[in-house]
Amino acid sequence: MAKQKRNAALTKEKIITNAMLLFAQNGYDATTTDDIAKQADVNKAMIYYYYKNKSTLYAEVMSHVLDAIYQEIVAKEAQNPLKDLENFISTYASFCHKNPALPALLLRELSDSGAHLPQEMFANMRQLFGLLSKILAEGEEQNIFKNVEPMMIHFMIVGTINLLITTAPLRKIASELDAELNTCHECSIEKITEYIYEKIQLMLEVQQ
Amino acid sequence: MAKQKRNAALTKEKIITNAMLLFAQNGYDATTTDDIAKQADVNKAMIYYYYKNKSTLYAEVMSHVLDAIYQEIVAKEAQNPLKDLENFISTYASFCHKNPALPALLLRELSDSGAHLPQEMFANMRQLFGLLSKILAEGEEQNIFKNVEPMMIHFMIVGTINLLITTAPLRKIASELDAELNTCHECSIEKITEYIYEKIQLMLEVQQ
Amino acid sequence: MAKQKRNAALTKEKIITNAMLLFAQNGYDATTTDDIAKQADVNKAMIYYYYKNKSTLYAEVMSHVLDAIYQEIVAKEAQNPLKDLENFISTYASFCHKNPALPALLLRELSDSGAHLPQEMFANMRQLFGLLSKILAEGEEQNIFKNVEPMMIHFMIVGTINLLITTAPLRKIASELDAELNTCHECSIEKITEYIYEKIQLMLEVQQ
Amino acid sequence: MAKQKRNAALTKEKIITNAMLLFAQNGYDATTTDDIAKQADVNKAMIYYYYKNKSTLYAEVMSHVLDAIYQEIVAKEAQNPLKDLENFISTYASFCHKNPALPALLLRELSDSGAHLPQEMFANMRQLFGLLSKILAEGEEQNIFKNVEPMMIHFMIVGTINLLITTAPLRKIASELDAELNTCHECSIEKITEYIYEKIQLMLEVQQ
DNA sequence: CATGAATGAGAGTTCATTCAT
DNA sequence: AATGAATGAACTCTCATTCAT
Repeated sequence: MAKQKRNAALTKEKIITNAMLLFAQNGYDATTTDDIAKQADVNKAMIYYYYKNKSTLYAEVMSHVLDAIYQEIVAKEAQNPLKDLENFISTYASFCHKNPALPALLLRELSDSGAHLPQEMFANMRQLFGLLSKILAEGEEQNIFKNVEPMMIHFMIVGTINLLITTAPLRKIASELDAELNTCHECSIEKITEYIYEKIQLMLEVQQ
Repeated sequence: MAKQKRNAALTKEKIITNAMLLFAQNGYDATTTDDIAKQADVNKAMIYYYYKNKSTLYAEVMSHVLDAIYQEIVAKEAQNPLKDLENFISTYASFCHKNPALPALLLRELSDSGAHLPQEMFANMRQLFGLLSKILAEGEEQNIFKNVEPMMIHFMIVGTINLLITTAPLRKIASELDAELNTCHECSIEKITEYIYEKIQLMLEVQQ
Repeated sequence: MAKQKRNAALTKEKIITNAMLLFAQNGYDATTTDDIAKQADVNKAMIYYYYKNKSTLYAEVMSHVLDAIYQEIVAKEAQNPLKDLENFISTYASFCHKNPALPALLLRELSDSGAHLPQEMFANMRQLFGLLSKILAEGEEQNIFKNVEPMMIHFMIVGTINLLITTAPLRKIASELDAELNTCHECSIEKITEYIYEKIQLMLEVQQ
Repeated sequence: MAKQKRNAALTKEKIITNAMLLFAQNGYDATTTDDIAKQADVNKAMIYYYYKNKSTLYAEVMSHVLDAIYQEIVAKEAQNPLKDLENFISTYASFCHKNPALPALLLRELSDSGAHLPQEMFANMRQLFGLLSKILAEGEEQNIFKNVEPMMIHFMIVGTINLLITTAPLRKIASELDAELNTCHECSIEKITEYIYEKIQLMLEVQQ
């Protein structure tokens, strides 16, 4: 089947999809526009036809993903703080599991103090945090959660999930090097989700 | 006072110190050897006189810092799991607070699945995790800690601390943009340490 | 006439032609990619667009020329050892005379024991020697040539021609410095060819 | 035994000896002053203490060797053209065999039209050629040699010897690759000398 | 829309050479 | 005489970006 020609929507999407993949795998700097073009099977100049430049493309990639995860979590909201908390954790975890590129990108972005963090992406992050904040605040009002510091709880959840996903290969190697070391390298995403949810409940002193 | 000349130790140290600073601020790729030379007020060729190449320099920078933190924690060990846990958390936190470059570097390193992680640095990381693992294992044996999954606990501690430090400027901005949002931007390092320690205790079901 | 733009074939050729010139004049190391770009009136990056790197370019240059000479000799083959020998000598000599860059490159390449000799070029050299070998073997079988040591005959022919061509300017100067010295600096290529052919016949004890 | 210190003569000699070795092995450009210093086990700055710069050192190396060979040939002169010719060939060949660095250097030097050929070295070369010229001229006068073109005879002798020596490793490989190919890779230096002498006699129509 | 060719500004690294001790 | 440290200019190669078709 001959390669389809002159299909704007398709080309644009191929670029963004493959850009996400590569940015996540290799980071912003180590991903070249040549790489993206090759991976997307698209002419390099097309990237500049559809996106102003590399950093704009990057910003769109990120925004795209962060918004998707936000929508997914919101869609399942139930107006019950505990259930919403569980939903937040499990949806976030499973999304990251399905898109292992995301955690790497987020960590990378957060790790340079937002020096290059695009406005739009920053807004998406705040939106996600705002969501958890709201859930926690409601739970506190209803006396279900105690002593809540939302930012820290947020990082305990998303930071831990992100790190577990990005470090998966490293943890495997570490276990092979030292059998004594329990790096949770065989933990399934379900187990991780469950464990975190349980621990967060303990932290927030939820009565069973 | 005239600039001192021909002082090997000083030159070497200026290179490593300033390299650490820039790597942390801008990441590995975005830090050029020219930047390092300029920042260290040293001839660029000197970097190659003392260090094989850029990535070797990077590895030395990282190893240097990770080992320092490990030593500091070990020095204060007390053979009491609970105290050792507290010591681990507070020493790690205060070290990162004093060296705000470290968390950024660690997150960055972990965020690319160790693609460029130098052997030596990986060993340093395992060493640090091994330390916490040991503390947790002892606490479990003595029935002080319950239901321990060391890797996750490790990430909950260091991941959270790292993120809180690297995101400090971002959280400040976020708070300014939306006063409703509690981003813990005024939390002191002591408060952070205390909160985490308390929450980890709850998670591990330590009896007060 | 305005400078023509965007002509791939032309650009590629300008690079290879000028590279050959400079490599021959100054050797591999002393020829910089900047030199080549400037000489070829081409952007330096184009060299890397068309050729993987400097040494690949070098290999292509050499292979290119060696193959050309081989083809030229083969084209005139006559299945008569003596005529083929004469053809070998005269074609080689006139080719070198037309491409004075070649002998310098060959001598240079042979002078470092093939340390950097690219595979492809080595193959081209063997091919050329194989051709002479075959001619000599046939002549020996037919009892036209006596006491043949092909490698030495080969070097007596091509070595002498190469040296005469590369040293032309030096021999001129030497003659000017010392009129007594007969450096053959006025010898034409025809004379050289003829003299060598005659001497090689004597060496091989060809009956007139 | 501790390394001897402050011995000017020794240091100077170590530099020149090892420089010759490396220049021959890797050529002028590919030999760094660092390499020379390391190989000679001498501080790099010493090279500049004793020799103005790299190219001066190179010139001295070459001159040194060329003069040695000239002296050796002259010492054995017999005032008999045929014997002197044999002596020229065999002394040159055995000298090159003992100093395999020399042919590489000579070929390299001759291959760039003397672009970088130092005056002194050029004089040494002329001296050597002058010697053979004289022998041939005498032989011609005495009607022992016929139809002499000294420059060509010179190149047939030294060119062939030089090439045979520098290409020794290549010829071995070529033979391994293609057993049919007779590259004279097992020819001893004596055989080479004898063969060349015999062929040159034939060329000059010497009566047995 | 799409493409291959072209560009210019650097990046990392090397190296001959010199300086201070 | 000898040394380690320092320098500056170059060199190879890369890459985001643009142009001509």
